[in-house]
Amino acid sequence: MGKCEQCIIKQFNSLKSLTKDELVRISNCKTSHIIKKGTVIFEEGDAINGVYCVKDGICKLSKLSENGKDQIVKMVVKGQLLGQRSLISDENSNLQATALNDMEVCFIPKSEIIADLQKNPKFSFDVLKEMAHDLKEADDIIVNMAQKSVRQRLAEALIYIHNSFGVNPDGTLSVLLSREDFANIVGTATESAIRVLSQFKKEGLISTIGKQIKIESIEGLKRIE
Amino acid sequence: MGKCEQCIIKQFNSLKSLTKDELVRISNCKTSHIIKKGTVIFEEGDAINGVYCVKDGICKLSKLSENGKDQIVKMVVKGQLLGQRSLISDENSNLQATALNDMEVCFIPKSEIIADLQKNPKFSFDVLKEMAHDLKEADDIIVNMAQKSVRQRLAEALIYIHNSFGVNPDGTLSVLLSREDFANIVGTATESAIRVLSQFKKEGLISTIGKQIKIESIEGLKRIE
DNA sequence: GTTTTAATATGATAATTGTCATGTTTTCTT
DNA sequence: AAGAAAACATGACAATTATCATATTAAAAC
Repeated sequence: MGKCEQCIIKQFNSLKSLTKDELVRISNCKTSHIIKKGTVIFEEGDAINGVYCVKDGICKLSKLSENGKDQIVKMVVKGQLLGQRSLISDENSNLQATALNDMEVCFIPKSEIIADLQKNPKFSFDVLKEMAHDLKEADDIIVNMAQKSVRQRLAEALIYIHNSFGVNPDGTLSVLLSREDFANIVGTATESAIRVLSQFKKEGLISTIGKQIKIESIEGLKRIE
Repeated sequence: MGKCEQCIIKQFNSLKSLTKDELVRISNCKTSHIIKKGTVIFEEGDAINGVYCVKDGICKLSKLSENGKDQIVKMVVKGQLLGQRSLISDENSNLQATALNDMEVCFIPKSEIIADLQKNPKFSFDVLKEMAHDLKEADDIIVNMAQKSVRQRLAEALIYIHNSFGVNPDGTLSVLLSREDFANIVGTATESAIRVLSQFKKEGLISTIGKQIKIESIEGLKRIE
């Protein structure tokens, strides 16, 4: 099994602020996992006894409602940590995590991480920075939900996914999402998301290859009002 | 001017985790301010060079859109800190803060707080907990915006304000908000908020004394679907 | 390779919410 | 106290979005 000290992934998250000794200790108690696409990593209400460091793949954090919809609140990709918030508040999860493709993760038990958070100020300040960033993004989503149309929100979601998660060699978005996922990101009905994507296609703003989406004009999407 | 060491307000926020020495140092460089109702404390884009500790009063954190609406993202009351997020991310504010009634605040310069954050792990862990809580609340708002009707959201907002900020002796909500503020919390048009409040009144769920609102049936509001 | 199932697509219609107009009440100003 | 301004209220209508029905296509199972 790989060692945390040598793992390149940690460069991308707050684990980089741990000392070598701390990393060795964590390395000894972490467990590696392969998670298949579609697997629910944890559900709303679950007690999460640690954090996941995502080495590969991507997952969605969402919340289910009674009527069967689930709103996607955030996507967590390679390099990021999963489960930080619940860990820190010492509460059960308020969200569900589901793998969007095959993932490779390391699970670090709560006890180890909490000890470091309370002793290593550089580490906790780093986690704090990540959380502050997440909070800003969440605030922006709230404002968008309140002030923008489905059309605008979907255009912005496409740009966000394009910029944050990148594209395949053929230019299609590297994160493959169902139309339902798009609807759940934007906070609309699946049919509405499909309809708007069809419009974008007609207008030449995007093109599709199967369910893959390729952005043809970022500028065009940005101009949508 | 009052001294931080003796200030009771700090019991309610993360400043309680500072040592006596740290508090004395902060006390020497803080400044006290009286802020009149309606005053904009800081605007979107402003660099905030510190945090405000709210000793009395309440303010709203909101974001303006081009069309003149501003979505309220959070309300900050007596005992809480204001401006933490921007301070930590070292970015200009993404939100505007406006006093909802007369306020009394202490301003603590950035340099002092940052030093403590990086040296006192107990303090930074405490700030982390507050931020984790804020993030959870933000996630919940996103989900509500996506999955619930204006009617439901307004009912929940009333319950939230009732439970979090309390009531006057006559039972009316202690935080006096305009109908426009309610609309901006819920993320709807002012007229829609007014209409729904009128319905609630007809249904006997609330009563009004001028613009003051009194909840007559929390259970009734909770039952709204 | 065919059947079955799930995902995508689109039309028709209903429900929700926003916008504009206008009137009333309250609050502020002088 | 009178006038002006702001906030509140409500009706009429328009725009947006959701829901239901029903194809069509793609993926999965056998």
